[in-house]
Amino acid sequence: MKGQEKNNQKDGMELSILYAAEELFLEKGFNGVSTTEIAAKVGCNQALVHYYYRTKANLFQKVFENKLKYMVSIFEIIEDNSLTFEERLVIKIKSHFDALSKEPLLPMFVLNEIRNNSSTDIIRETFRQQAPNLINKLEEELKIEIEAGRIRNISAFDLLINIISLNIFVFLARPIMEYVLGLDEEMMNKMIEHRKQEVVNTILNSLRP
Amino acid sequence: MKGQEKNNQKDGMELSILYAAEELFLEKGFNGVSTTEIAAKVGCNQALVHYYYRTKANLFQKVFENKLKYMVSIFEIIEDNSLTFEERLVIKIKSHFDALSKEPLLPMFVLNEIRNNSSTDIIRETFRQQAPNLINKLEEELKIEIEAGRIRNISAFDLLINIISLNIFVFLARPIMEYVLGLDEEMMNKMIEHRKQEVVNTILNSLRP
DNA sequence: AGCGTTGTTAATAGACTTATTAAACAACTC
DNA sequence: GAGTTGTTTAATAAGTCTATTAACAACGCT
Repeated sequence: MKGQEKNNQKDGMELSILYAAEELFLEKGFNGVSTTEIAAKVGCNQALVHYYYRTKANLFQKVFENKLKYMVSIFEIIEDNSLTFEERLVIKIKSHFDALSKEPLLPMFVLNEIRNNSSTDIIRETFRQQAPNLINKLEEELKIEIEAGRIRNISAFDLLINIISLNIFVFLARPIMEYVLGLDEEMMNKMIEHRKQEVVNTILNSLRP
Repeated sequence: MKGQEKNNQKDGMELSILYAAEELFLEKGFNGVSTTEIAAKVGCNQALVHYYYRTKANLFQKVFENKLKYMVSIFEIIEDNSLTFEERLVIKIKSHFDALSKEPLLPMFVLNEIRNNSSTDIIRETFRQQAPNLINKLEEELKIEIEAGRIRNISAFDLLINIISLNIFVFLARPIMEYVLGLDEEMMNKMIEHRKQEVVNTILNSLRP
């Protein structure tokens, strides 16, 4: 029992550090956070961070990998073939948007750390595992719709970029908007909900033949 | 004459430092750059950076202010009333896109430094000086078009966000795309040119009633 | 009870940062 | 050519950061 408690504390500590690191890295990026700060957040000694993860870069990599996987996994959606293409598309757009809402700092985090050249291998692999599959599937769907004259001619790549662009931006620009427009939390949430619908409208409209 | 030469060298050095700082900050952000690195890039002693700009934060602020102003100024476009709304809109979209092409690191830089809470006052002021004017003008134009039934109902705010979202994203995601798609410079430029047209198509299509 | 294992801490080495200071230097004035 | 002024450098203080090490604590096992 006590052993278990101890063990829980142990695992708890290792994970506590990871979670604290996650939060801080998401907020301020790799360079903006020190292992000392992580330790302080957890409430443990700074050496402990290194005891479990050896290096800061190592710890960061674990966080980054998780977040990147999540970001990519957002697009893996169960296809329901009883729905029309448009209906499926709306679901995709909305669920992508909702996933971002749950982790609003994620886009900035990933984009920024990519700029910093950190761990480009992970990035490349992760995307290469997912991107082609995603694009090909969408391409097939699009082909049918285009040939049937239900939507205009557009590549899966462009459509995907359009959706991601429109969905991500609100979360990237959120801090600016808060400052500039002086929105409180409630207003901000309303605005975000509004944007979700606007993205759907914009995409659907833009696809008409 | 010699005095002038001396003065030029002086200004030259002061400006050289500013330009070097500009490049480095754009590339790596505030935390990613040291005054030592800036000095190394200029080829001068590190103390000289402090001689001219006292603190790193001070130097950064000068850079940031310039860049922010540029980013906002992008939208100030001469209106040609002999053109239709659609023609004017296309010009706006394209010139915004082209301006970003000239400084592809700018969006990431600004968004990231805003995340870091650095100099939020400058940001707020700069945007507050420009944003309302921009929005109001566009709102008026839109009203006419909407009432005439030439475009669907949309707010100036949403349209602006849509355009900015679509235009900015390629530059934010450029590093990823280079890695993942393995594009060389020429292919990348072609892709970017293609995206410019695609953004125009998407926006115009999305505005149809 | 004592030994080994694991978790945790304090202390610290070593590298790097920002910022300051004092001295060297260059260019020019009178 | 002595002095003035502004520029540049070397040296360094003071601090922070990462990572390591050695000591200590708590427990499990035999």
